[in-house]
Amino acid sequence: MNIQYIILGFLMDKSMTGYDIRQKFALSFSFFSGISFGSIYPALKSMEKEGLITTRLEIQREAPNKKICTITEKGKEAFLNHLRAPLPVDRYKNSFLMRMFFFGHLSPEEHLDFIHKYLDKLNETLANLVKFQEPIEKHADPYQLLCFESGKQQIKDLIKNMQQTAESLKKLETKK
Amino acid sequence: MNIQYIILGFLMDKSMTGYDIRQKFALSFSFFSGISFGSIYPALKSMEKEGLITTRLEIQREAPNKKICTITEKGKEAFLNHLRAPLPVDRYKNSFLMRMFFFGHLSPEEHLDFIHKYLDKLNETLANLVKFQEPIEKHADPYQLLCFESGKQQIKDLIKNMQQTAESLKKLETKK
DNA sequence: CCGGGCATGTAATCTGTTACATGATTGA
DNA sequence: TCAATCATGTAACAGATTACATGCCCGG
Repeated sequence: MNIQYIILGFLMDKSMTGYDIRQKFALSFSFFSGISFGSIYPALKSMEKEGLITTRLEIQREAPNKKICTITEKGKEAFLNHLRAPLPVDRYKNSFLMRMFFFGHLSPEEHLDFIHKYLDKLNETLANLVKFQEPIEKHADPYQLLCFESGKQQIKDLIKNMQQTAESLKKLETKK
Repeated sequence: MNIQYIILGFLMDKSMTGYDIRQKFALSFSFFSGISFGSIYPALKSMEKEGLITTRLEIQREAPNKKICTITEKGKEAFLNHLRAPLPVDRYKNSFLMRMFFFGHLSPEEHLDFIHKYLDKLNETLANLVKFQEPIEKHADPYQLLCFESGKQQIKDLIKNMQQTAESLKKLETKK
């Protein structure tokens, strides 16, 4: 699911500017993927060229002008087609595990330092997610809420997993 | 951790050809990331140019010639430096959750179909992992084994999570 | 005789990032 | 006065993918 279809998905509900889209992205998709203006604006440009969206300029006196993007019938069709396409195979990238694969080259102190820092990061991610609990419960649709709950569970499971891994690491090091 | 450092990590243990590297990658890193010849060979080329590896041609009569890559002192240093660098922030990409975010546009039948197919894929991934249990227990170092166990646990947790999500979805649909 | 494994490599393309450029308003 | 927010956009680069090109050996 590349950013084009996510943008189309957002535009299904209401027309937005590139700026709005980035905000929406940060609020509801930052768990899955990052996105920056450098990819949003070129994407919007090519989508307009392909007739998936239309744009309308709104002149503002006290702020920069806005370019409001609206999805077309062709865009809706493209979005729904994509939504029904088979899911790709996911890779479960985990930067800590990839490091641990090579832990044979580092010292026990470094090992524990790494996993503790990773656990800190995970706890931070969870704390950030929890902050969104209220606004999501109020504004998201049931599927989006379910998405959020499942994502939260994933982080919780990963934290538990990493705590167990930390224990195993400690045992490994003292045994030697 | 881009592919360059993973390759250097492999070469820390023994010299290898690009072909060997792809095999090793498929066996021990396919869980985290994919890789193809189209990225391995150019990477090796640029690594040689930077002096991180040296190559030696081995002529074979009955098979294509091999280009054996060996890590240099400079390469070892670069690898160890990278290994100690701070971990990046992970995104927990999950193609099913990203789809579910837009389930408001699909029918209940389609919802259940998607999650069942995703669960099938996860079970397949787990079954594939389990196949590697024996060879890994025999040949991997303790950290790599821990890596494997943690990855397996991640899939198991995700399966449970998705089963619960499937239940929640069913309840949602019947309530209406 | 055909597919798969062995073995290396290039070219075109995709998808996205970072850094830069512009410029006004608002609040601490 | 300085940073942040609003708002759009370009240019250079990074990192990887897919498809293509080559060619031999082996087993069913």
